[in-house]
Amino acid sequence: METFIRGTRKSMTIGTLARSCGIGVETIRYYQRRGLMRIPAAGPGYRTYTEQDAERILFIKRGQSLGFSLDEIIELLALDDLRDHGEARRMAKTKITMIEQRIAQLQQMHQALQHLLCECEHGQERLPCPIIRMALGE
Amino acid sequence: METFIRGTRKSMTIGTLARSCGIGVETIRYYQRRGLMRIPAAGPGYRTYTEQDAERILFIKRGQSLGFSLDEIIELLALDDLRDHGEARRMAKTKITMIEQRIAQLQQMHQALQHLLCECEHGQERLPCPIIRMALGE
DNA sequence: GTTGACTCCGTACCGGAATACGGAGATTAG
DNA sequence: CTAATCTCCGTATTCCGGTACGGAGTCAAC
Repeated sequence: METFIRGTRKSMTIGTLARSCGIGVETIRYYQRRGLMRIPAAGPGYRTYTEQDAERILFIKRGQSLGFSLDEIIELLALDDLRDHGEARRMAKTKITMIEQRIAQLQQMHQALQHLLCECEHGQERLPCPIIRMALGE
Repeated sequence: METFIRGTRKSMTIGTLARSCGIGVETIRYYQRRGLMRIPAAGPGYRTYTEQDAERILFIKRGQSLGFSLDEIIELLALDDLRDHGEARRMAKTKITMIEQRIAQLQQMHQALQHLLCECEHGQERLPCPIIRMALGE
């Protein structure tokens, strides 16, 4: 079993790349199909990948962790070529607004559930459960 | 066009039921396939639905708005029969915890994005954009 | 009594992000 | 050398909550 240590300049096969990034081989192929990653030129044996490919995967992962979809990450990568800060900022702002809306929505759900739970805990066992009865509105 | 007013005892067809609840006919059929709603006995003509069916749909909608999945709503409906308040409370608590975790996660994403945006706005146009360069970690 | 809207039923498809499967060929470990 | 592992490639499937489609039958309005 070969051990690929990050920072070396050696090239690697898809499996090693996948392991070094903590994702599956199939996921890399999927990113290639989606156009997020290059497909190395086919030579005689297996295709070889470099540190750049690993960096690209980390880019994708961080983008995802910031809430960007794969399509949005494709856009960000395109903006990279254009050095278009303005557009990138606009995308970030849009995403921030969406996150804020989602948080507000979740907080409403949270409050409603807390309320039902509290009602249920102080109610009588014989009565219909308020959590279950939430639908009746009475 | 018949008008179905809520609270009347009259039975209705699936389209009327759908409209009175603000969902699509296909959605009702989908709920039936998923076992969330009964399928009325087939008579000579069209199947007929009652106010109970409308209530069931509202139950489902409210459950969803509280963050329960359709599978969880099926569970809640089963608990209804058993009058199992304890289990319902447990489900509500689990859901509350999940919502709290999701909110915390979103808040992290929010903060990270705000930070990047701020960095980008105070940086120079010529440098690589921090939002785009987030992956490089340097 | 016809026309237009509706219902019934099965099946297929949507998006998003993968994951699984299968068979043939390449490579490596022992 | 041989067996185990890996790669390549295409296609299919997963989960979730629906939505769409098509053809035949039914009902209601005018």
